[in-house]
Amino acid sequence: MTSPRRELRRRQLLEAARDVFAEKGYVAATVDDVVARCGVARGTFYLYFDDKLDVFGALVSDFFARVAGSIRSIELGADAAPPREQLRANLARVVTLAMDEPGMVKIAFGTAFGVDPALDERLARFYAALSTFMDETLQTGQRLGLVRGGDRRLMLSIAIGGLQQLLRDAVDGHVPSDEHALVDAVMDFLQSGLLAH
Amino acid sequence: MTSPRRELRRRQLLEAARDVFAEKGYVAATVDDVVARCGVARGTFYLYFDDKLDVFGALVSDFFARVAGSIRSIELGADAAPPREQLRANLARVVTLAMDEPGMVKIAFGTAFGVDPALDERLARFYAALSTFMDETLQTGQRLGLVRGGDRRLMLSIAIGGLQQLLRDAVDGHVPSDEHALVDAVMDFLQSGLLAH
DNA sequence: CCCAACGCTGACGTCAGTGTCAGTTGGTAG
DNA sequence: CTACCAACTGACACTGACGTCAGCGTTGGG
Repeated sequence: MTSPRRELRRRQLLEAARDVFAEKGYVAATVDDVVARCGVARGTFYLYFDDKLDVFGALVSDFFARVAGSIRSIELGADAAPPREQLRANLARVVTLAMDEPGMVKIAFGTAFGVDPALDERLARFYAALSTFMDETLQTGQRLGLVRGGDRRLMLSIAIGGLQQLLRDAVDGHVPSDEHALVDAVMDFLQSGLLAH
Repeated sequence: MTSPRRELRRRQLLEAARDVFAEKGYVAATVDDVVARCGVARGTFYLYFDDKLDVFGALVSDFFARVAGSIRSIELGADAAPPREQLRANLARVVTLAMDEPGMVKIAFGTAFGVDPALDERLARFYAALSTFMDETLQTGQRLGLVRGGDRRLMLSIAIGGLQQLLRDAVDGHVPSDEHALVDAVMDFLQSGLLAH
């Protein structure tokens, strides 16, 4: 039974940690930085988390879960929206989430891998689950002639990587970050690739 | 005037460091790990590098330079190979390099960002230079009708990210790592995207 | 009003990893 | 044989981030 008080403090610490990690990266960030930003004493931190890796893992896992949660499976009923619109809506949700949480994009897509073997494993499992789900969707798409032929895992890897990089670049300001433009760019790429015909 | 002796030792240390970083990630890796793998005393390390970040930076910068160096600009002369073949050859070189250096793929594409602000800056400059070069190539391609219209920065971001993720996944074994298949997959994606027409 | 439970504090001891440097080794030239 | 020097060694002193815990306020139910 976590009291509302506890829950609030926990959230404050998570937000402070997110900002510190986004700013200094995992290595340079210290627990002292986090508690300082939170205006709280060192010991308090350890009432809520085991250590630096624990908060980091909580942040990243939570964000990945939110990303995964923003993806709805594509309905094929006669009264459902066209699959392409459902795909676009999924993309739009992910992009919106990312633009709402620029710090988490930096952390989860930029810093999270290679920090700790155990965390890597957890993230790999997330990724595998998401990948399997999308693979099935793609398979259906191929059966219905909506998705071109080819090795689905390779296609997925490229598509997911492309989206990730686009979001990273948008957050870093390397690229304009208008949500609609980003979604369009991805849709166009999925639709036509890069080369003319 | 670096003696061949010195140069050799330096290379040994770099290789040891690469293996350690690939295995344990940046955070968990220690200078002791590196010298142990190299069969050399602690002090020796500091005759060649300032500290852990210095070797890391040397490894990553060198790898990025090799990647950039494996990309040739696309010639348009009447006696040159078709642009698409030149593009494929560039891709093939990058893929070959990546498969020859799986450890460096993990490090450079997985761990390198967010480790240190100064290093991030250096990498960002690399990325920007490469991106600008490719942007010009793409612009020419658009003028010649070989590349479809659209915001080049966005297209590039997606394409580069897609390739990176594919290489990461290939190295991690999430995806078959046959070089030819990987090159084909990317070419198909650039050619046709993901969706059927 | 009381006090028990809860949340919080921050100084403190610990320790893993760091970087140094006085001393050793081994190859080479005179 | 000796003198030299570049390369190497590894014990040592040091650092700073870590996690703890005994004690201090605060809050709210009785």
